Order: sequence, then structure tokens, then C-alpha cells
Amino acid sequence: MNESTPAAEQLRDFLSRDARELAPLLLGAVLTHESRDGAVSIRLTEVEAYLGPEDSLHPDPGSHTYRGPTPRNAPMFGPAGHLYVYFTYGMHHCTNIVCGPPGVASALLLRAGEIVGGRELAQQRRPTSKSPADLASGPARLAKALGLTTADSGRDALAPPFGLELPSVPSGPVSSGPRVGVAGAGGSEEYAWRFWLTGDPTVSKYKAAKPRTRKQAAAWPPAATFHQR
DNA sequence: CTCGTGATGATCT
DNA sequence: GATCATCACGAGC
Repeated sequence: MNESTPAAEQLRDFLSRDARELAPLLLGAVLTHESRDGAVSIRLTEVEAYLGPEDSLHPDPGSHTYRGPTPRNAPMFGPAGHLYVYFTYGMHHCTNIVCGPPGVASALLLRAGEIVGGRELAQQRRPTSKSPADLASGPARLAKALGLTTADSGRDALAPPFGLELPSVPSGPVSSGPRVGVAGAGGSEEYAWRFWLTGDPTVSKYKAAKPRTRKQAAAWPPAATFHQR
């Protein structure tokens, strides 16, 4: 078995707090993933908090757990410090670190970071990246640089082959704003739960959630569809 | 620099 | 069947 060390359990306790409180504290932390090809380490510069459905004061319509547990989001209902990785848009992976008190299905989406170890391997995994600051400047880029897929969802980020190290000194000023790419109310100013290190060059460029142009084909023509097969 | 858009498949209703 | 917690690329300033 893979027993957690006392240090890992202390860190797990640290992560077991409200995602909005934890988010700024986790900026500057270094996440490492060691694989057969080598290790890559990322210093986190941008995260987003997603809350669980248990908090009736702040129900979070932008969270994957908003409508309760499913096979995909199961890790978010588990212990803090584990990974929740999902696949989206048919081609991208995104990585979360589960957090929050036990029984609250919340997590932090890792949106960007600075590669501080294994830059060569990260560049190999992201051949289209044109500068070191681009290597992990976006949630799918970050997952790609770390070599994470849905196969890693549910695994413990506080035990090998992973590792998480908190910043030894305060990481500097933190900014916050609305979450990126979240449709509907969950992306509004009311849920300004995106946090980043002010001025850091690796932070992803902000793009407001575009009002998804809905397909009108299904609704048109409106009346001539009675006898369609 | 800022847009707009196509790619592409798991997931949930 | 619609919706995505996105990225890369190309057109037009």
C-alpha cells in the first residue's frame, strides 16, 4: 500500500479549508509529477475556486459538482489533496486539486504556472509553445506540460509519483476576478473566484466567457417538422 | 494587438 | 442531442 507520510497528512489538513480561502495561499506552491520520461515541476501562478453543492449559502452553478455526484466528478467528493482531471472539448485535459472540508465537494482548477523543473520535457510535450512563459499558461496547457490525463484523476497529489510543496515565503500580491470560460451566472462578478499572482507573465490571458452561439438549426424551421423521421 | 472559428469526444439529460 | 472550467491559427486592424 501507499501510506501517506505525516507531512502529507499535515498538508492534507491545510488543504481542507474553503476553496476561496485556500486559493491565494496555494499560489506559489510547486506541483511535481514524475513519469517514466522524467519529472516536471510547476509553480502555480493562477487558480480558480469551485465550491461544492453542500454550501447552501453559496451554491456554485459553475462547479462540476453543482448537480451532485457523477462518475466523472467522484474525486471531488473524496479527500483533499487528490487530483480531479477531466477531458473537455474533445481534446483537452484540465487539472484540479480537491480541497475543502470533508463532505464538501470543492476543488481548485489549476489554470497556469511557471515551469521550474523539467522544462525540456515540458517543451517536448508542448511543441507548439513558443516561449517558456507559454508552457503552462492555461489549464489545458498546464495539464499537457505535466503529462496528466483522466488516468490520473482521483490519484493522490501528495504521494509519489506526485508531490506538492507550499511556498516557503509569501508569494507576493494576489489579484482576483471572474472565472474564465464559465457560462451563465457562475462566470459573473458574483463568483470572482479566480486568483493569480499580480503581474506574473505566466498567467493566462483573460477571455470573458463568450455567450455560446446556440445552434439554431434544431429550432428551425419551427412548424414544418411534424412528420420528420 | 484583438477577434472569430473549427476541431473533436466524453458526459449528462 | 447539446453542452462544454479550451487551444491554435488566421484575418483584419
